[in-house]
Amino acid sequence: MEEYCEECEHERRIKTALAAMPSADGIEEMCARFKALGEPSRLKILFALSAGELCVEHIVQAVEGRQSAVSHQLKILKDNKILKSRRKGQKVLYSVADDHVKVILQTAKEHLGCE
Amino acid sequence: MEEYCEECEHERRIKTALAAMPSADGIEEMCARFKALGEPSRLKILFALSAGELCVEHIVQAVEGRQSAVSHQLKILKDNKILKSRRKGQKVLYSVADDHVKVILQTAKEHLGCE
DNA sequence: ACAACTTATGAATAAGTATTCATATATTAA
DNA sequence: TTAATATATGAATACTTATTCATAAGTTGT
Repeated sequence: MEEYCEECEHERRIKTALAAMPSADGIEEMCARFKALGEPSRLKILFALSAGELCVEHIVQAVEGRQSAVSHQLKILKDNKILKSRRKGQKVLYSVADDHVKVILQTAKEHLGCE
Repeated sequence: MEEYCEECEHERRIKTALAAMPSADGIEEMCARFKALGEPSRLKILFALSAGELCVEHIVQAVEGRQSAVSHQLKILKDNKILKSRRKGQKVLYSVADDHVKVILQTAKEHLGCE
C-alpha cells in the first residue's frame, strides 16, 4: 500500500497538466520556433550571426552551403522571427531578431550542452 | 563611402563567426535537442509532465494520442535526455530529466511567446 | 505457469522538409 | 536601357520523420 492514493494523485496531476496545457495555437507557435532552431544549417547560421549582422554571401561562406539553400533557411528563420533583415544597397544584411533569441541560444548552450 | 570599410568589417565578422562556431558534433547535439522540442506531440508531453511525473497511460490521456505514438515520442525525448523514467510496478513513470530542461522551457515560454 | 495489464518496438505508410537547379526579382553602375 | 551583382523563389527530388497496426516484452496476482 502506498503512502497515498497513487491513482488519485496521478489523476490530479493529469488535471493540472491539462489545465496548464497551452492552447493548440500556443503549442504550434512555440513548436515552430524550436523546430526552426532544430536543424544544423539553421543553427550554424545563428552562430554565424552571433557576432553581428552579415550579408547573405558571407553567411553562405560561414556555413558552407549553397546560396539557394541558405536563402531558403534564412526565410524560415525570418518567418519565425528568429532573424531580421535590412537591405543595404544590393546586399541584404541579416541579424538575430532580438535579445530573446540570444537568451534562448545562450541558455541552450549552457543547459543542453554544446562544446 | 561608408564610415568604415564595410567589406573588411564583414570579413572580420566572418572570421569571428567561424571561430565561435561549435564543432559539427556540438551543433548536432544541440540541434537534436531543439529538434526533440520542436514537435507538437512531444511539446505537449513536456507540458503534461511539468506538474510532475506521470505514467504512460496518463500521458496518453493528457496529450490525446495513441499509446504507441506516445511511446515512440517518449523514447525520443528520453534518448535526448529531456525526460527520464523509472519503473513502478507495471507502470513506467516519466518525468522531466532535470532543471535545465525546465529552464529552457520556461525561457522559451517567456521569450518565444506562448499563450 | 497462466492471465491480465502496461509499455515498448518493428515494419509500413504517409506526411513533412531540406536541398538542388534554374530562373526570377531587386539594386547599382555605366 | 543594359550589364553586373546580390538575393529570393518555384518545382522536383531525396531524405527524414510521425503515426499506425500488430505484436513483443516486462510485471503482477492467482
